[in-house]
Amino acid sequence: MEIRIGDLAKRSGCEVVTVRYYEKEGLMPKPARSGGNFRLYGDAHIERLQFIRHCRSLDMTLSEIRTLLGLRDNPTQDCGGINVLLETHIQQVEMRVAALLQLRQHLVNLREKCSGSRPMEACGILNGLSDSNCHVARSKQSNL
Amino acid sequence: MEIRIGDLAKRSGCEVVTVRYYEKEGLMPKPARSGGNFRLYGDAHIERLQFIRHCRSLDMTLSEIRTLLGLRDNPTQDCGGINVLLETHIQQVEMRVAALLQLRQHLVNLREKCSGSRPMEACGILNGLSDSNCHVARSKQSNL
DNA sequence: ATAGCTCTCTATAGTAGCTATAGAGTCAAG
DNA sequence: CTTGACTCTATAGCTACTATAGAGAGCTAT
Repeated sequence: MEIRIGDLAKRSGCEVVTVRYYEKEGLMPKPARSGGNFRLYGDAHIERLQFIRHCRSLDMTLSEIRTLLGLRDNPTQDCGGINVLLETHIQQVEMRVAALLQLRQHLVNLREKCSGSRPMEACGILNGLSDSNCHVARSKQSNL
Repeated sequence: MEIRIGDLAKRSGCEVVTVRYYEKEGLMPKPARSGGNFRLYGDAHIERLQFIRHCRSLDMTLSEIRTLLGLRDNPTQDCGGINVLLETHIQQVEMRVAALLQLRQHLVNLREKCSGSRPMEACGILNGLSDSNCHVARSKQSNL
């Protein structure tokens, strides 16, 4: 049961180019090739790509996924590392939510400053944006 | 009162390279030059850069900021366009928050699946990630 | 004047995770 | 035998910067 890259992509809900990209990045192993130099994939490839895509749908970075795949390929150890990775990831997501909610509040405050159609010079929003004293506090890398 | 790029950057809380980048992108006008070919800035530049940085701190894209600057430089019309832009931006932020909260729930569910230190094959998290039936629903471009 | 130091200049490449394009080859059906 | 769908490689583009190299400007201390 050997399928080509288009089928593999379809079954995993991603683009053909993305599969090749994962191969280049070392997340997917180099597959066998047909006589005409087409990539040929089997069940293990399908499962692995679905694993990757599922991790991506959980917004993990390729680097995190690489780590998970490494742990998975190396099943002698215990799985404490996986718990740590997931816990860290959850915390990052929660921090991002908090930052976005703060941001939303700033934007809503700004929106209140102009009700509608005034001449440009009187627009409270523009003036609010010009006001250099009301910058949003941000850490070094915002991670919104 | 003419300052050089380092001072300008310091006053606006960004890097020197970022100022040059904004110039290349057409957000900042090309400034006058000194005899030694150094960029020289005045008050208008300072105000404009602070405006840009404030918008960035509100997570607006450079493209959105370009639009705002265009509206600002063209003060004959009324300011309805600014309201629309801001409203759209707030909605994008709210969608992102919603998506992240969903994502967080998925991650927390996954975390429940493995309490601690089992051998790798039994790790509920890895098995949960392999399960292709539990992908997170995502629109075309996730915008997390 | 010369050394040392900080600031500035241009140009280029790298970051993440793809997406898009060009130009060529493969393969099955009509 | 040609059409069409699929695949191949290689390269450039996207966002908003960051990092690097190598050279010049301008000030202070000797």
